[in-house]
Amino acid sequence: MKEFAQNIYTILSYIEKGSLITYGQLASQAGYPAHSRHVGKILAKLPKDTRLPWFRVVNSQGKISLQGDAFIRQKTLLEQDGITITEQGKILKFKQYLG
DNA sequence: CACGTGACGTCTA
DNA sequence: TTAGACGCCACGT
Repeated sequence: MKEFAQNIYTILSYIEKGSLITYGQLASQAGYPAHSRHVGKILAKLPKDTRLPWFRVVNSQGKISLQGDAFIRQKTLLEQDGITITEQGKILKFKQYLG
């Protein structure tokens, strides 16, 4: 399971500005397609000063899964990437940012 | 060992 | 399109 986390970090480091990935895609690309739920747990353990673009990870519906303050932080960071998000956390033109 | 939980995903009505 | 039911699985209690 440690390797799973490492793969997550590696894959995440390759996500460029203006690009997004879902929890499921991360899990699959890391070699564990059934562990989508664990991606969130792993990301939650990242130090708040990490340089990894954790905010470019959203759910398969193209919406932010975080709540409260965390939601605001992710929304703000994504907007700095030039991505538009609704008050509901819905990412406009979501699919165009995948890949 | 059983049970609840969670930054999720897919299927169905 | 949306909401609810299920499936999934490492982890803490």
